[in-house]
Amino acid sequence: MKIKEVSQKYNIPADTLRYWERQGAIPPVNRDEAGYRDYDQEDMDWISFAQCMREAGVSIEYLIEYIELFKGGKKTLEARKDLLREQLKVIKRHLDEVQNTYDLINKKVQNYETHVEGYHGKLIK
Amino acid sequence: MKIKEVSQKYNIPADTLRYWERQGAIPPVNRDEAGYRDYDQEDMDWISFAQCMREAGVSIEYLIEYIELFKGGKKTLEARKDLLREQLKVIKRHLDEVQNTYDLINKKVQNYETHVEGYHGKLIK
DNA sequence: ATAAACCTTGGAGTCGACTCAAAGGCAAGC
DNA sequence: GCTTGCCTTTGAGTCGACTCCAAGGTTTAT
Repeated sequence: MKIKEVSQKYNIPADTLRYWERQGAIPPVNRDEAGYRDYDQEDMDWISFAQCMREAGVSIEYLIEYIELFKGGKKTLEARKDLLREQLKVIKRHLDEVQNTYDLINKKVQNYETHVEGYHGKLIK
Repeated sequence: MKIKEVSQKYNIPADTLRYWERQGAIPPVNRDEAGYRDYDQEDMDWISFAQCMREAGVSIEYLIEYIELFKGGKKTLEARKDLLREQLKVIKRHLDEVQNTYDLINKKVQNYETHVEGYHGKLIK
């Protein structure tokens, strides 16, 4: 699969896919005879992974670190697990914050539904 | 309450509080005789609001828009409600994505717990 | 009354993450 | 065989959101 197809499939700009690879946030992608990137399923799994992580707010730097470990093979298993656990905690915290805001805005919209005037109201009890 | 106290209370750098105000992401804060910012409860409610929204990924631009509307008073009620509803949708989408990633990473950590070798595994089924 | 610790502004600098541009190679259709 | 459209790299530019700095005013403690 060429870069444009992958770009469309995952809705990620081709420039971003190249950028991620250049930075080392995903492993190097195989090339065809012309030197064009030719993504296989594994490459795309890595893209999915990176996309998820990025959407959850994980930095490129962390992804690079994970890939670095992955390159190190079996002996980095523990380190990788630790890294993921660490990120999991960060994501959880973020998740709770977003959930909190969602609930608050939701209430606020309710207020707008039922209240009068230029009511602002408290967001935090 | 002076800026340093507010900064500590909400754990937001004073520079950021000034920045938000300068941009119009929160309404102007009252000043004392010396020209120093003197935050009252309402100011702090706005800071809470901005903090929540920012944590949920809402841009400064949106906050400015909301404040602009708020300045317009009663006649902007509908527009404000619409804006919040719109943001609510965006936050919801983000929330689902983050939740999704959380679950995936969680599974991945489980895999590391039970699996052998340099197993990467699929993240997306 | 002088230093330390606040505060002010305007503007410049930084940082992460893209995003674009230039210069050029390959490939398919007319 | 030439145009169109894709691909390559390197390097520079942009953007949002801070973050810091300089120059200067105020307040508090000694």
